[in-house]
Amino acid sequence: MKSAPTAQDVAVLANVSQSAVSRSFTPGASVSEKTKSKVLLAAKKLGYRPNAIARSLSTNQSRIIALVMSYLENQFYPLVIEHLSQELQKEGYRVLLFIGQTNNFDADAILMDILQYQVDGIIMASATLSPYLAKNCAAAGVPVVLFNRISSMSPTNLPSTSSVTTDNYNGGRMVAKTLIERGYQKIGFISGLENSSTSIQRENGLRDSLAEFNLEICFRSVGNYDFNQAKEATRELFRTSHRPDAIFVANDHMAIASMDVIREDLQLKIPEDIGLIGFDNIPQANWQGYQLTTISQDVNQMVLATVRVLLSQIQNEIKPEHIVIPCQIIERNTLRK
Amino acid sequence: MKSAPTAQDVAVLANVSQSAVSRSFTPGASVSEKTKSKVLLAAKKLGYRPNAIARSLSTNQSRIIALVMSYLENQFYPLVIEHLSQELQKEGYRVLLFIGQTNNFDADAILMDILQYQVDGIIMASATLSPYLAKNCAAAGVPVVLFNRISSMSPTNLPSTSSVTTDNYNGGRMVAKTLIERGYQKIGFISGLENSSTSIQRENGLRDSLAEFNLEICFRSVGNYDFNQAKEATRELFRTSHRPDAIFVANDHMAIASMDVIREDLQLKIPEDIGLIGFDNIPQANWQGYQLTTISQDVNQMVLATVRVLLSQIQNEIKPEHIVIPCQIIERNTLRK
DNA sequence: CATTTTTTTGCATACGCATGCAATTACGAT
DNA sequence: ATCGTAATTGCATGCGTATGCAAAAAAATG
Repeated sequence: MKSAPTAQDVAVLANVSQSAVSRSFTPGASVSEKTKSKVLLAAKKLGYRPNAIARSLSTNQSRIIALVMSYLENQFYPLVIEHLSQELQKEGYRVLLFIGQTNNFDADAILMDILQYQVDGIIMASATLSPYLAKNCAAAGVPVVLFNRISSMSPTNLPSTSSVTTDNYNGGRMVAKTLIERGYQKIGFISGLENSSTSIQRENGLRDSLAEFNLEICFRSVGNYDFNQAKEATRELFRTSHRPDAIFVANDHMAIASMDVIREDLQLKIPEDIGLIGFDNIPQANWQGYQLTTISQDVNQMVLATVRVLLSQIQNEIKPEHIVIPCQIIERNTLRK
Repeated sequence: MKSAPTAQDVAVLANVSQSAVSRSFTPGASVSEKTKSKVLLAAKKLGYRPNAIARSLSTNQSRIIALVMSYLENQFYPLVIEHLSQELQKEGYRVLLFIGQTNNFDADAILMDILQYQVDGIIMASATLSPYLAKNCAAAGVPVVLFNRISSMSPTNLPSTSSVTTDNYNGGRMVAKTLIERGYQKIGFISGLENSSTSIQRENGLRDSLAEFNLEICFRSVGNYDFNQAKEATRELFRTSHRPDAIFVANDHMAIASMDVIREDLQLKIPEDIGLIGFDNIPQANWQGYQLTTISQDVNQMVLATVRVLLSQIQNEIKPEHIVIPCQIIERNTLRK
């Protein structure tokens, strides 16, 4: 195991300076075609590839983006990872992945770790950014984009961290509108994590829109975006004497858990006995076993926006942006027509 | 945006040398408690954290592991990512994630990129290692572990790349044994990627075991581990005049696609009209809508073994290991009793 | 207290590449 | 052929940390 060849080794073989080698591997640098080809030839002979670590140290740019996530069991996230990773790769960035332990883990510890790696940017698709961390990142000049969550801190919507979100509030309104159209009256809601902006906004949209029809959320329980907790939350919803005639579940992952409970434990028919609607439009919502009516999040657009915002923050020192992507209802078979 | 404080800055503030600072952050280094606490205090004041990039350059160890994957739509992989990531984090390693475009993408290009980042090791959970790349990694002294695939090259099982796999062959045999026990006779197989070791071994196990009962695989089509292709493969299996009475689908992800087609398009009952068995035991196999009988892969054990093998290769220069993890059948409702 | 042994410290340098600057070369115009 | 400008090249240095080595300090020993 001899160590990898360095630019110096190539320089010697090609009979040029180390600078020439470096420039030959730097797009747009000042090198003649002649020396460049000499260098490239020598490099190929030695199997030389620039050392990205050394380059990072020198340029102060790692071309690494940190991606913070958790709970990949919800299929929405793997989709995000896949898209984000590919888009970032296209732009010449690599993804350093951090998975949190639980749905609401201590991001601070992880973030401090991340910063040591001199990442060029951070995408947080899980957990939010504590004020402390936000300061830290800002101080280090590392831009952060929140993916489908917003920083909860500033009530006045002060210049906080950038974010890309689905229009969760309007999604919630769509749900309300659709449920009412279909004649549902006794509407239940199963929330995600109580302090997550997604769950809160979806619920607010639902509540506000219902209110305009003089309706309200009659039943409510907490699923914390977790499959098993969602099952329990569903049972809880049916333990009262009154029953909902439709349930809005804060995401598809939980909605599927709900469906399992409703059909199996409760022996009720969907949509005949009870209507159900989710949020996300994960692939499984389209499986024949479920055919879940839901609000779709446009992962593709969200990812593109995220990458665009992040890169622009990296390049220029721009003020935070807040992108909101529209969503739409996907009709399947869990609401009566 | 002033740049981050360096060890030098801390040294000045603490009135010690830069070496002292470095040593204060290196476990087991020679520093007195007194200076160490002085340094740590100063570091806290300045918000100093060691620069991992610089450290990597100096130590020639990045503490980064590359993880190569693709097609996260198969829920098995997100599970693997989650477990691997957490285990590696425990060991003080970070995960650099590379996602390939398709199920059978060009790993070589990606690998060359990876090597530039001086990763300490590589886990390939998708695509195999071309001989060319294997040489390259070996030359660079970067250990590679194949996750649930084996290098197809050496017929004599020469010292190739390390691997951790499920006992796919025996899994295939279990399937055969179970199907025969239940009285199935006309057995079909839907393969994954034709050149993947997993699919091949599972099929071999099935075939060999059937042969011992004077049976053979009567029907066969190719699903390439893809959801939609699996659907088509299923239809293909039923286009002949003879029909299988049971199908072994090379993984759960495809098996679920099969179930959708069988029930919806073909209007057949499972398991009454046809038996079905998958492989992996992904969470969805346990959803009420499917209740898929399958062979479980022990993700946890596989991940632990992978990390163990990889770390041992990183530390010592050990010869390749080939770990095979046993699997077991998980009975649900897609085979008749 | 002198001397040996051990621990701690700082100095100097290396890691591999990028880049400002000055020197050199190539090229075009007169 | 001569000069001026532009393109190319090499030199030298910096990025932030780790570490071998020798000097210094502290501890242990007689």
